[in-house]
Amino acid sequence: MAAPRLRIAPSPTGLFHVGTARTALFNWLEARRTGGTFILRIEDTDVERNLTEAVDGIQRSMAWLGLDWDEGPFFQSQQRERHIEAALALAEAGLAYWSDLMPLAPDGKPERYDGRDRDRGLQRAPGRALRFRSPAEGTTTVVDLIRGEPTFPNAVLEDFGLLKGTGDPLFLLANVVDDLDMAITHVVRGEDHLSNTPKYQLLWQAISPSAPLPVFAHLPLLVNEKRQKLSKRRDKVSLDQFRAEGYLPEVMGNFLALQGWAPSDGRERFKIAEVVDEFSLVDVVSSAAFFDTKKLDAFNGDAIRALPVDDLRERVRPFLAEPERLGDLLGEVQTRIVRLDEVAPLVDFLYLDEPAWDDASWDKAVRQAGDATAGLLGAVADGWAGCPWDPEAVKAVVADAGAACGLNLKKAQAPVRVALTGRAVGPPLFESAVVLGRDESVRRVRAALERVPALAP
RNA sequence: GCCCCCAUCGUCUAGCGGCCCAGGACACCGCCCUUUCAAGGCGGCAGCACGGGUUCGAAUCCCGUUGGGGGUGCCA
Repeated sequence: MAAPRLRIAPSPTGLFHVGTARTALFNWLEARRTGGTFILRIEDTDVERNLTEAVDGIQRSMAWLGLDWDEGPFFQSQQRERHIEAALALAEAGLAYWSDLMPLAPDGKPERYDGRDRDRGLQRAPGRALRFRSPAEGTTTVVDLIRGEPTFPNAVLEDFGLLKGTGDPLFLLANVVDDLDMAITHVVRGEDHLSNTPKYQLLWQAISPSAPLPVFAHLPLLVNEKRQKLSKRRDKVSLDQFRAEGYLPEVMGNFLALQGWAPSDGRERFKIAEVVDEFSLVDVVSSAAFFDTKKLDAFNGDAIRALPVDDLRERVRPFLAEPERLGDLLGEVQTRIVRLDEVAPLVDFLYLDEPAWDDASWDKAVRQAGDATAGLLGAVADGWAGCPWDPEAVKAVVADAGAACGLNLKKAQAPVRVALTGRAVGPPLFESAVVLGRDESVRRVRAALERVPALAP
């Protein structure tokens, strides 16, 4: 048997989203496993909705995930004449016919087409669409690797459009003609296309009776928490957005692969290249999957923690100016982030002239330290001014100053932390102080001293 | 309305007639560790939608019910 030929055929009508990415991934996995060919085809037949930025987005996201294609990108719009030619041949053969626009229903939408022009023998004319003449009897069976053999009564298939009244090719026509021309052998796409498939097959056979039909694999839909098909409008689904938030591409690929498929040994953490050999469309599950980013977050956090610190420093560069400035603190930050974009807010105090002050944190810390606050901060500032500048020494100063005031380390560090960072939570305090520098640390502690409320009489 | 698909812990899944009074991961809860917050270690909670069959035996096969989803465009 000849090597399989598969394609991902996104339409450039918006951001490249996770559902498309998962479909692309499964096509890619199958192509790579079988030594087949993976093709990128941009389905831009609807010129009004076409966005050139989206074409870039598709390629950018595919490249980010590491899904390399062997042929393309091809642009469906460039095959326009081929599509029209195929459609007119069908009209010529009586397999398609011209029809007028359907009247509007009371709700303002066009009524469902009822086949009224089937036998009127209308000629081609501006404003007239070409429709496929679906068989009135019999059934059409789809051979699907995931779903078995769903069978559709032909009688329920509407006479779907091939050419618009403007003469422009419609989806099914362009889709089938291109798949035929590209000798596609496996159509792997979302389950939302399953109902279109009998029409696809009928059209395919009408255009090219001798060409063997492709094998289908309709992937389970990716759904939101309400279990509806993911929507670009209502759900967070853009790959660009995930990348901008600091998800690692290898984690994204890993997680996407898990939506509907799993290695047989139960392994969950892997790179997509590692599972090529064991992937199989037949093993893909058939029920929809909720795209739950909680688990994605967990995977991403784990992957970040597994990174060598120097590697992390480079990954963080697009999210933080001068990551070198963090020094050893980056290793501490590493266990505290789930996404790369969380680094900057965590260490903002290193970049600001004055820490972003949180009154609630300060008030609470002062309340805990009580009357000892001023004495504590004063002792810390004095101690830091003269101690060795390393985390242990810095810590010892705070511990001793606290002990002198009757405060344990836990309570003593709180006001110092707010003084340096403006907040009650953050990376380890003493390491942070060392990176901040002796002079600036002492300055901030003294500045905080000014804020300590006067003792009540 | 009609057609089609789907149904295992809250979520993603393993399971493809006996190995399962159902395994893993995430989430959640508890304990330990601890300079905040994390991370880490240990432990725990939690599921085969329902009803009929078939079979010595069913989460696994069949039928039905219920529930969910998709399609039904001169969108893709």
